[in-house]
Amino acid sequence: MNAKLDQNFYLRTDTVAIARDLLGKLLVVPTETGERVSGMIVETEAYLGETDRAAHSFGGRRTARNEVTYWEGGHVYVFFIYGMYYQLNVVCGEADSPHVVLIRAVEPVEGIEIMRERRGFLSEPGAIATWSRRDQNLTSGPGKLCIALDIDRSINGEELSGNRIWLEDRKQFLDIEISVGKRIGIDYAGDDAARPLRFWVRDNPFVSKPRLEISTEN
DNA sequence: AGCGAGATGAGCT
DNA sequence: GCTCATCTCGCTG
Repeated sequence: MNAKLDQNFYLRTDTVAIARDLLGKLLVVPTETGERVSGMIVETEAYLGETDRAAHSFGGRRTARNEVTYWEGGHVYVFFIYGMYYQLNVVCGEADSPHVVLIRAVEPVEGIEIMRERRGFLSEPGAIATWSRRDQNLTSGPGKLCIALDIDRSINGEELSGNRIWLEDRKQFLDIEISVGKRIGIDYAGDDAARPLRFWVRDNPFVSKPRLEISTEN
C-alpha cells in the first residue's frame, strides 16, 4: 500500500517512460511534525538534457543552478522562477546525463486542509469566496503545487529515498488514460517546442492547462 | 470565461 | 536590461 518507489525506477535511461510512469504516483511531503501531505501526480513534462533546447542543461550549460540535474536519478531538482515560484523536478537516469521530469500538477489526496491554508484559501470570516480559491486550483500547476506541498529551494538535491519527499505506488491509481501534447511555456525552444513531451491524466480536473492532445494511450 | 498586466528576482538561453 | 518550465486579479461584454 505505502510502497516507496525503488531507486531503479529513476535510474532508467528512458526519460519519456519515467514521465509517463510518474502519472498516478503519490507524491508525499510530510510536515515538520510528520503529518502526511500528498497528491497524485496527474501531469508531467520530460526535459531531455543537453540536446533539448527547452532544458536548463541545453548545450552542456552546467551551472550552480542546474548542478543537481547532473546527479544520479532519484534526486529532486527545485528551481526558482518568475521571481515568486518554485518548480519541482525528478532527476532521471545516470549521473552526468541531466534529464529531468517536471511535475506540473497533482490531485490533492492527504492534508488538504493544510494545502488550503498554505495557498491562502482559508480567508478571514466575511471574505468573498472567489473562483480562484476553489479546491480545483490548489495544486493544478507547477507553482501552485510547490506552495501547497511547501516545496522550495531547501529540498533541492534531496534524495527521493529519504524522509523529506518521496513517491509511492498506489493500487487504486493504476487505471489511467494518458494524453500526450506539447510542453507549456517553452515557445523559445524552436523545433523542440513541438515535441510530444507533456503527459497528463485524461480528463483529470487538476491538469494545469486545457490544451490539444497530440495522442492518447494507455 | 477569457484576456492583459503586474508581481518579483536570478541568471543571462 | 531582458528573459523566464507562473499565478492572480480585474476588466470586459
